[in-house]
Amino acid sequence: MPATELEQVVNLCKRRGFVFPSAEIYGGFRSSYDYGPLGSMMLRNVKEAWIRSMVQLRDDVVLIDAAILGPPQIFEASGHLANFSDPLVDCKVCHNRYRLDKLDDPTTCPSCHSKESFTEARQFNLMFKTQAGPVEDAGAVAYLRPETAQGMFVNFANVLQATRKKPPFGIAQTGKSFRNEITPQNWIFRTREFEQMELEFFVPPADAPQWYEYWCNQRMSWYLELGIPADMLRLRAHDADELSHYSAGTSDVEFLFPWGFDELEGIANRTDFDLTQHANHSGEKLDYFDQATGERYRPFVIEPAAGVNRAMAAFLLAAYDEDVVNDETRTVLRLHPRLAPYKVAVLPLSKKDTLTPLAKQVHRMVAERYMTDYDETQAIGRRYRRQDEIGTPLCVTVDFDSLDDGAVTVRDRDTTEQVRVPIDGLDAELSGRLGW
RNA sequence: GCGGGUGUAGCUCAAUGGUUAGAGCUCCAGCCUUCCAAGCUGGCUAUGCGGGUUCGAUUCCCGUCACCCGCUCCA
Repeated sequence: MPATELEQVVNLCKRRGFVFPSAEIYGGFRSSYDYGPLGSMMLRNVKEAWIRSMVQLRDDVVLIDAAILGPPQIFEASGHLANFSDPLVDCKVCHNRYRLDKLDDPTTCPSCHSKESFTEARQFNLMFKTQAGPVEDAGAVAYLRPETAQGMFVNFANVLQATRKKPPFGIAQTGKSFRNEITPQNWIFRTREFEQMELEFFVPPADAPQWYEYWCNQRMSWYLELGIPADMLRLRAHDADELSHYSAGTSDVEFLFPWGFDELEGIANRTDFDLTQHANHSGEKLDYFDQATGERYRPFVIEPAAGVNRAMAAFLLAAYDEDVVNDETRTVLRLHPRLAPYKVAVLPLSKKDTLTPLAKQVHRMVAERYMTDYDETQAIGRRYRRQDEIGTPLCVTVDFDSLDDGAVTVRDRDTTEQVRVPIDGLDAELSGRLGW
């Protein structure tokens, strides 16, 4: 059986140091992955591209980094302790599984119609519970956050005070979240420990629908600009019965994974649900007083919530390509330069002592501005292919002529074409080609 | 968690109830080599883990772990 596209990407990622199964030398640990030298850089690039788009290029969004551990009160208020606990039953006859609270008739299996064939209901609480401090008692209970969002809501008043922002404005955050998923699956797509990129955008209630539209469009553009082909991306509005307990409207940005369209990001109109819950539970006033109009109101929240790891998987799958160069199949990751782990590789044509000093000098120069690889082993063609396979957009080759003419060759990943440029002009050449 | 499938070097695959588990590619070292996976020499590396049957298990059986598919859930 030929390897599926997913398997090819998973293999490449393992082989070249993007993603390793966690705790592999101990037989692995379910639903955990470690990001290797290249993967950790790419993961960082995904987050940086998001922060650039959501925070840096705007004047109405600020960044925070909230605690992962939190007290039970936060998650009682958010509804996670109540809603993230599902009673599940299995049919002993046909082995299908159901949420007990969603069955019309809790004694009859909807698929095989067996009576009284269900197992005892088991609770699946998706919250990771732990204890803070050395003493195991009720006062020490803490939870790992199941989403970064609550960090923005509980800091709403702090940020308002510290930054003097007024609605419409947003608080953004990237960071790890934890959900004790019943079924982690699909490589890094669904794991119990994962990383999110979330924006909570606070707006006057009346403006919520138009901001919801705005962020749906904005977020679709982000993926398209970073290289996801339009025919592999879609925006899907949730049906009414699909909506979360907090949502007045949700659309998913979906990517065409090998197993079908699946969610990269959810954009939800959370209304004032969260601020109201936290205001009620904490006793704090979590609303906004508009000096200009003299109005006091509780903002609505538009939340684009994206998964870093699944975005990375999507970018890798979309970038994976095989083409033919000189009658040889070439594997190439056509990653957007902002996402590529290395932007540039500096390659001396041969390992001769005479070339090394100049090549290292060029490497140091380029590395000042870009994450840059340096490789002098084996044939130059082989090294080009290695860089193609890890998505490095540009290679700079130092050859024997360089010693005399002070020029180097810049080679393009996608076309394999080369141009000769003076080292003096290298910075401008790279900058022009990379786009920044 | 339940049901189904899978598990041999980094990768792709082979073989076998019995001598030292083979090969290609990759990787590493050296020689050679002046721009797209060249060649030569050498080298590292595997039966997921544990138990059972057996004189002997990678092979048969049981358990376990991990991955894939489905149920379910979501970023």
